Order: sequence, then structure tokens, then C-alpha cells
Amino acid sequence: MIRRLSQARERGIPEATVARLPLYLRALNGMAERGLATVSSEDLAVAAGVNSAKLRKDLSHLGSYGTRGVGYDVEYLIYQISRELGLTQDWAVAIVGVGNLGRALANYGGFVSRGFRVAALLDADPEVVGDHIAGLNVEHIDELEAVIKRRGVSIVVLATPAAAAQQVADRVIAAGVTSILNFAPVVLAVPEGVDIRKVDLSIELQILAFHEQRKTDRMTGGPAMAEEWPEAVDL
Amino acid sequence: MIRRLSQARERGIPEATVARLPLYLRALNGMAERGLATVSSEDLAVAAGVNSAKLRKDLSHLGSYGTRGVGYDVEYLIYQISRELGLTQDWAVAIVGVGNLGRALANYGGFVSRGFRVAALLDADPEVVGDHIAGLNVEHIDELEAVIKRRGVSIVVLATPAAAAQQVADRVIAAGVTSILNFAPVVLAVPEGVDIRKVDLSIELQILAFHEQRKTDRMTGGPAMAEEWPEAVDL
DNA sequence: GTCCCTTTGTGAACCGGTGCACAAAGTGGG
DNA sequence: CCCACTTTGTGCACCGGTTCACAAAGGGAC
Repeated sequence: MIRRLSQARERGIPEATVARLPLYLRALNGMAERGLATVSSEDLAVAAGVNSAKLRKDLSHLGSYGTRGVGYDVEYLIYQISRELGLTQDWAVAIVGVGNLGRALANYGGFVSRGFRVAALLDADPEVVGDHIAGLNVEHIDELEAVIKRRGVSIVVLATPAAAAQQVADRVIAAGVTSILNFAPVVLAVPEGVDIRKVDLSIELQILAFHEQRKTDRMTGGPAMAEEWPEAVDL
Repeated sequence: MIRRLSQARERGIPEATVARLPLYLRALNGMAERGLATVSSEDLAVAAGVNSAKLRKDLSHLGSYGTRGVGYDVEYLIYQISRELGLTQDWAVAIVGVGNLGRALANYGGFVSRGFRVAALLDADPEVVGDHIAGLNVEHIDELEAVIKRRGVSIVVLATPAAAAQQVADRVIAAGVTSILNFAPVVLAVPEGVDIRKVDLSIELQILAFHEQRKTDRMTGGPAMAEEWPEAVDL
């Protein structure tokens, strides 16, 4: 029988909460560095840029780690969030595609600091295979399955051209990887049980452009008047 | 009085819809290249990786651009979405911070193709100022306000170290920019009316790690047992 | 021990977004 | 012209997530 912990810590933390935990963690680390021992939900919420009720509800999903009238113990909360996110273990990450972006990712400091270790760099271009980047030797894509197995890679970052992404994804999934961070501008088709997260630089800019256009429209006059589409009426 | 358009095209497209429009646009461009004249909501939905009812509802927010029994005219829909997103005009983007990431962004092809033009690169490090990257001369951060004004920059991409991001943000906002894409791992404080979008590589990985941990936990046995926290009971 | 102050944890209303399911609208064949 | 078929556009029920507001819990002073 499983020992019942302090309280209702069911399996199943809301996705929206999971996405904010790293934010809280970062804020807490800053506070720990500045020597704060405890922090209130209000202060932590401000530091993380969210509302304090939301923060408390988020933390309540992990357990009851605060003290009423006092706040949260910074170190203890850091430990709890880290453990929940799985950052107390070390994750081997492989980056496939060593173009400009892949290189930037390989050199990005934010990974190492959080339990992530870039364990391999792979590329199809014989020109870059053999290069040394961020202390790693770039290996040929043919080695993909072997490298994943040998180094215990469990997360793969795709920084390949769009055309190659699906086929690389298929291979890493066949090799047993179930977590992929995709920077290629394509919608990947993956089987049930594989987690994909997508980062798309151009989409982010397009969303900004939409709002920017709205703002300047509002300045200059009526909505959607200046650039009327003439053939719209005939539809 | 404003001429009433075909139908209920109120100001205010749901945020979730806006975030998907670029996805549809990309899928449509692929179809246009392959010579398709029309497409059904079902086919377009599959290509964009969403459900077809959602797609139809999204498009209905722009207007009634489909033909029942037939589908959507590919070219016409591309035009409508582009116009709605503001991609029919040309946006001057400045990238601040020319480290690994800034360089990768400057060379990223996905920007230019969509009405975005990298109009300036800026950095504080005298070592990189004067370098030529992606056909542009890297300018000193002291020139920030002048460059923004002179080149009509309306969107700024922050690729600086975390410590510098807030202060650069303050300056670009003071210079009149109201749209910022932030890659620095900090929560920026900005006044009302300024749009910030944040891309955080390390957060994405942490979310993947969370799910990956869940998956492997489920394999190996009980939830959260192997790594029990011994001091939890004393709280 | 009692009272007052602070801050957590959460019930409940609310809100935006999703997906089903179907009526309305259009096409094409005979 | 009419009927059978296709596909859009949307009303409605549902769901996850946010926010408010407050009771419960702990700390500290006296």
C-alpha cells in the first residue's frame, strides 16, 4: 500500500500550471541568490509576472508547502518544484541540425543550468560533421540511433530544415525517444504518447504584427477602411 | 458612417484564433505551390494539425470566405489571412543582442518570407560592433533610438543577456516601439499598451522533462516513490 | 492562553475556447 | 427544375482555467 502523503496530491497537474512552474522556479532562484529565506505568494507572483491567486492555486496542486501567516520557504519550494518538473535528474539532450540555430542552442547556457546536458550534436552535412562546437564533436546523422542508445538521450531538439524534420522525427521516435522540441516550421505527425513542443519564431512575429496593425489602425482612423479589398463585394 | 461589410466582422478576433492563423497560412502556401485551387476545411485542418470545426470557426471570424459544397479558394484565403495579420505591409524589425542567438535570428529565412525585414542589428560589445552579419552592419547600442526612428522600426527582437533585457526594453519603449519579442529569460515589466511575446527555450525543455518524467514513472512503478522526500513529513 | 494580524488554500462564479451536430447554402447530374 | 450530395457556418453544451473572496491556519505580542 502506498503511504498517503500530506494531502490530495493526485496525479494530474493542469497543463497551464506545469507551463508556469519553470517561471516560478526562476524567480525563486533569484530570491535564493539574494538570500531571502521565505517569500509570500504576493511577492513571488509579482516576480513571476502572474496574479497571486493563480500562483497559490498552482502551488496547491503540488501539495501544501506554504505556512499561513508566513509564506513559502524559498529553498524548500525550489526543491519541490524542481522535483516535480523532474530537474533533480540529469537529462541527456541531442540536437539535430547544426545550422545557425542549432549552434546557438548548443552554446545556450540556460540548458546546462537546469539539469539538461547537451549530449550530442548531429547533422547530415559532411561539411559540418567533425566540427567542434560547445565542446562537442558534431556527428553524422547516420549515427542517430546509435548515439541515442549509447548516451541515453531522452529528449531531442530538432533544428533541421523544414524538409528534413518529419523524417528525423520518425527515426528518433523509432529509436524510443518520446519528447521532442521542434524548431522546424512544420506540423509533425507523431504517434500517440509522443510529446511535441513547437517553437516557431516566424509565428511569434506574425502574432505581434497582427496586434501592431490593430494599434496603428486605431490611431489612424476607422477599422479596415484604408485598405479595403475591392473584390470583396462580389463574393 | 462606416460602410457595413458583408457580415458580422466585429473588431476582436479571439487570441487563440490569431495564434493559429499563421499555421493556416503556412499550410495554404504549401498548397498554392502545389497548384491547388480550392481546399476543404477538412483537408486544410489536417494539413495544419487542427480539428476541422475549429478551423471553420476560426475562419468565420475573418468573414465568410468559403463556398458551401466546394471549400475555400486557396489564393483568396491566403490574401485574406495575410491582410488580417498585417503581412501585406512590410515590417522593419531590429534585433538587439548579436550573440549566438541574435546571429541565428538574423540569418533565419522565415522572417523575410513573411513581410518582415531585419532592418538593424545592435549590440553593446565593441568587439562585435562593425561586424557584417546577414548583409547588415552591427551598430552600437548607443544608436538604438536613432536607428529605430530613422529606419521606422516597429518590432524589436530582444536577444540580449538577461541582465540587459529590461533596460533595453525601457529604451525601445521610450522610443515608441510597442511590440517586442523577448528571448531573454526574464519577466519584463512594461506599461499598458505594449505587447510582449516571450520565447524561452529552457522553459520548453522543462515542460518536456515534466512529461517525460511522468511517462517513465508510470513504467517503473508507483508514482513518486523511488525519490521520496524524507523531510516532507516534518512540515 | 487569548487576541489580532498575516497569509495560505480553496469553493464557486465566471470566461474564453473547443467540439458536436445540424440547418443553410451551394454544386452537379439528369 | 428538382433531387441528391457536399461542405460551410454556427448554436449550444461542455471543459479547463482564471479570478474573487473568504474561511481556516499559523505567528507573535502580551
